[in-house]
Amino acid sequence: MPELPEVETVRQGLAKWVAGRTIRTVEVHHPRAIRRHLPGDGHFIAMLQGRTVLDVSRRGKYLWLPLDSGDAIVGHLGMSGQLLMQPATAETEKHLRIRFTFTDDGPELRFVDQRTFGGLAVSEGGAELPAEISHIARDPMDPLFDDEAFVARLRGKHTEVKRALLDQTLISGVGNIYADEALWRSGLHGNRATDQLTRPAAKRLLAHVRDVLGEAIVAGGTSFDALYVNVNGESGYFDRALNAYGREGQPCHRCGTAIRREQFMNRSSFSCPRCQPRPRTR
DNA sequence: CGGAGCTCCTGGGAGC
DNA sequence: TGCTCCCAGGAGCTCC
Repeated sequence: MPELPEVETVRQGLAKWVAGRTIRTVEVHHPRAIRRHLPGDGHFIAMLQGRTVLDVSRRGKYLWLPLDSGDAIVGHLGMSGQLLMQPATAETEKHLRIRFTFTDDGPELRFVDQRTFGGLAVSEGGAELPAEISHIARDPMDPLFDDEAFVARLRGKHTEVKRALLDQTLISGVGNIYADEALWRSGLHGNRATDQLTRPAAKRLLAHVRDVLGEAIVAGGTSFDALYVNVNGESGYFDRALNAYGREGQPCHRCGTAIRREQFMNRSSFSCPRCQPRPRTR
């Protein structure tokens, strides 16, 4: 699910609730939740019990929690993962995968994930930047993101612009919703060829990506249902500000034309037929 | 090698 | 009520 704004919302909540706390116990309730941790659940648990969480960091859609050991808990929410702070007395969620308790007996941290596409792992020595996510590009909210290099790489690709926006090794953090929103703002159809974008057009696209991500962070992310919530189970409200995604048949906020829905990469894409004309050739 | 398609899961909702 | 089909905010793997 969660794209950069939703993950950032979770990061902010987690940092507030778990930074400085020491893990007492770890329970793994489903093996798929730690499938990226190859040594298995016994090792996962042993690496974490007694460790203090220093902070919560994020790159793109990945989170990591640096520990006082120099290791880190690295995680991805996948399509349906949630990190929730819960009192120990709260009922166990149906899809609870991992539970952390802390030595202060305060709220627990629970990883809940219906579809099990998400997961956590311990990254040895990964406190600074886990090796597991070194293949991921910086995200556009990162102060060290290189705009010029992005524009050059984007224009050097032989692919379609939406596919490129979803390529986490080119630019991280953008998913299906915010790709459609940035393309709508840019007046570009997702099937446009990246190597035919002018430099100014590519720079405008990046600016729109950054703007829409920033606005969504302020709104606490986009929530269509209870699957996408912050660490306290609360929904964001950026869905009210969407211009394209999920608006099939509704009037374009710029020109009034009905928003269309098309299949692309086996998923839905939403765009304005008038503001975002389909390219002649693919 | 870069690019494109398939696959891993569960459950909600629509349609019959 | 109950079945079947379609859909979902992702990304790693594998093929060409």
